This record gives sequence, structure tokens and C-alpha cells, in this order.
Amino acid sequence: MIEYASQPHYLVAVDCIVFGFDGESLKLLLVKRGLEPEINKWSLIGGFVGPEESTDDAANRVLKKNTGLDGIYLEQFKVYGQPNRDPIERILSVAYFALIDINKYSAQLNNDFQAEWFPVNEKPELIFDHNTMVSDARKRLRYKAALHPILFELLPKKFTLPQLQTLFEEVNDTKMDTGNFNRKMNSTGLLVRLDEKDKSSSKKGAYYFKLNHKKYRSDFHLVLNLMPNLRLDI
Amino acid sequence: MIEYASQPHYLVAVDCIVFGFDGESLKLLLVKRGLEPEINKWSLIGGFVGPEESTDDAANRVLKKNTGLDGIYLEQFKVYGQPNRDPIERILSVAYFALIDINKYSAQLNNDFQAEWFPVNEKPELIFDHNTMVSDARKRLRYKAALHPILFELLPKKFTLPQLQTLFEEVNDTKMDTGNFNRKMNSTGLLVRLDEKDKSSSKKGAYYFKLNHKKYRSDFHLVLNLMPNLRLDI
DNA sequence: TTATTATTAGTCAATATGACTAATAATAAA
DNA sequence: TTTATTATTAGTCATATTGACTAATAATAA
Repeated sequence: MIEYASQPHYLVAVDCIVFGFDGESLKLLLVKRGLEPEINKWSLIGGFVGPEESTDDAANRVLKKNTGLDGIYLEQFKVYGQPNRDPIERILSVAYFALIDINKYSAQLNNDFQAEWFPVNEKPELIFDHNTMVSDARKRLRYKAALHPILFELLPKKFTLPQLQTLFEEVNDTKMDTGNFNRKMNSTGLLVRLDEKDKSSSKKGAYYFKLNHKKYRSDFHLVLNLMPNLRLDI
Repeated sequence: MIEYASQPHYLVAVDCIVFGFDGESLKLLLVKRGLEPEINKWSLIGGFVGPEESTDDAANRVLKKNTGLDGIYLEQFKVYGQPNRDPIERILSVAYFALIDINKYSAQLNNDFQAEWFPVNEKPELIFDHNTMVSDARKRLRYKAALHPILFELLPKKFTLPQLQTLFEEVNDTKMDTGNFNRKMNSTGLLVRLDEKDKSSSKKGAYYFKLNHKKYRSDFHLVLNLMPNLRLDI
């Protein structure tokens, strides 16, 4: 008869792949690791799961500590359970990806935790299997964004269509036709055009839009097939 | 300074939601639990993760033991990490969904492990949070099947279009137009029609098809938007 | 021979798509 | 003041896809 007591116990951690978008490129929030082994090397934001908290709780706690933000969009996407992924002792890591409006992020915390934003395509080497985690998280983000309008979580309240298109292109690593993109976005009914224009990047200026929150909540699944030539590996 | 030694350690298990299809309804393979607490109650196929194996290894081992099958389609989809989900001691469970050709399943093992197939809509109450796991797995299967042709894993080598349609309808809990379904399926290039017919369920008989395996592997992502009115909650 | 019926194929109006061109609005240059 | 410039926005159009529907088919049973 199998009994609990005789079974092995393991350390369990959470690791968060934090995405941000500054209007130009998709970014990743990384920290200098604060414990041995591999201390002071670049790593994902993470920590051990405490005895009284769920893994979701742990991810939120760790994010709050490192970004100062509550209510971040967070989604568990994979457990990394190779026996030898940590050189010291077996640790299972539950990986989450997080989407945050980069403008809300308070840079003061930067110093405290030595956190830093990197363009996803120019990230440094990370410890352990964190590079794989980032790669998997990017695929998952693409996958999810193909079916759900989650990318708005990365944008400020007011955003322009060109900004939105750039974000889609960054996430999907592709280029799309502007006219067709605008037509499709407008047809979703998710956007509300404001009277104000953003003239920082053109003479004509681009209208600001905001999310139609009612539609966003009720039709969370409506953005299917927004991407042409969808390529999903997960 | 945080050190590994001072951190709490937990039991880690895997649980498998095993789907099958008998031509009529989507089914679930359940077992009578063999250890306390809740011994002899219906439960998902599962087990503890051993010290030398990954969670994927553990899931495959547990499936092999309970079904006799190797090489089952298996996909990790969520970790259940609530501190109190097991009444005796904290156990984190890594949940997998599995798709098997129900005809390959050897019923002999049925007795050894008291395993039994249930239509998903008529399953008994399960222990702990296993009911939630099944519900989540069904959503995830629907989600995945919307983008990838994985449902073929549930069918025998030779199958008919009406069978395939019934499977799609079962998984998505909907009805679809037969003509349009056939047109769309044929247009994927994934199917090869055989000369043989299945006459068991009609006078005219329905042509058998087989998978175009080359196409299946190379275009694993091409079945996007096969479902009308897609509703995905994950 | 005829009626039956699941299966398969075909029709068609409406909509969506991808590639493309034209118009617009404001600025900067002449 | 006029003109050139350019990102943004809107419009065109041939083609493909969709959903709802009807018709033809093949074998059996009456």
C-alpha cells in the first residue's frame, strides 16, 4: 500500500515571465538573482511557494514585491519538472506569464530589486532553464492572443491603431497590412475612438482609442483569426 | 538570505484525464482509488512523482500501468496548487489530458485496476478537486482542438466523416451542418479517402478515410477555425 | 420495382480576405 | 503662401470562405 509519508517531497517555486510594451518593442522584466547558486546572474522573477499560499498566490506576491503592482494579468502556463533543472536540489517550478502596462511600472523599484527591462530579442542569458521558459512563454502569449484580446493588457488606457499594430507585429514576429489590420480591428467592436489625437509620431496624428470594456468582458473570445498565416507551436 | 534548506517541501503528484471516443460519445477513463483517504472512490488516474523522473515521465508511467499503452498523446495543462486540496497533506498535482484510441485499450487491465469508461456527461462524483480538473481538461481539449487536428488521436486508423463529425460535436457540445463540415474537412487536405465503406450505420455506407500523416505532421496548425461560433473559456 | 435514408455533392447569396490605390491632415520646406 | 512630405485613414476589387439550403447518390428493405 502506498502511503503519503513514504513519498519524496520537493521544493516548489514560481517563475514569472513579465511582458511589457513601450510602443516599439516587446520587453521582458528581469532581475539579478539574490541567492546562491548563480547569484547576481539575470533571472526571471520568482520565489518559493510558501506553506499557506497557492501557486497563484505566490506568483502574485512575488510580482507585487518586484513591480509594486497589484491585479496584474497573470496566467499559469507550464510546470517545469525535470529532476535536475536546479543543480543544488530538485525544484519544480510553476511558470506564469504576466502582462503589464509598462507605464504603470514604477522605476523606483528598479534599484531595490535591480530589475531591468530588456527587449525580448536582446535578453541576456538566463540561469537554469529560464531561457526555455521565456521561449515557451512567448509561444503561449502568441497562442493566447490569437484567440483572445489579451494584448490590450500591455497597452495604456489610450492607444492608437499604429501602436496596436506594432504590438501585434512584435508579438507575432511579422508584418501586416495596415489597412486590413485597421479594418479588422474596427470590425471587432472592441475599440472606441476618442476625439484626441497622438501627434508624437506623425504630422497627421493618429486617433487615440480606448477599449470598450463591456465588449471586452463579454466577447473575450471574439478575436479569433485576427492574425493572418497563424503559426502556433503549442 | 534565502536558502533552499529552510524552505518547505511538498508532495507532487500527476493526474491524467484520459479521453476516449467510441463513435457515439466522448468518454473518460476512471479508476477506483487504491489508497487512503477516499479509498475505493472514483478518481482520475494518477500517482506520485518519483525522485528520478520528470512529471512527464510520471504521467507516462502511470498511464502505461493503467492502460497498457505506450506513446499516448499526452499534454500537461495545469498545476493544481491550493494548499488544502488534499485533506491529509499538501500535494501539488500536475494535470495532464490524454487522448487514446479506445479500441487499442485492452479491457483485460480493466479488472486489475478497476478502470472503467464513463461518458463525460455521466461521470460519477470524483474525489478532491478531480471534478474541476475534468471540467478544465474538457475546456482545454476544445481549445486545443480549435487550433490543432488532435482529435484524430481519439479515432481508429480508419474512420468515416460522420464519425469525425460526431466527435467534433461531442467535444464542442454542439451540432454542425454535415455538408459544410465535410467540405471543410476535405479542404484541409488532411484526409485520404479509402475505397472501403462502413455500412454498419447506413444503407448507402460511408467511405472510410485515413489521416494524411505527412500533412498531419507538417501542417499541425492548419485546422484553425474549423468550429463555427467558437466559444473558449481558457 | 419502389420507398427509404444516411451520405455525398452542389447551389447561392452574403460576407471576409488580401493586395492594392486614393484621400486626408497636419507639418515642414520652398 | 504655396508646395512637398508622410503617417494615417478610407476605399476598391477580384477572389475565397461561409452558412443555409437543396439535389443527387447508393444501397437496403418493403
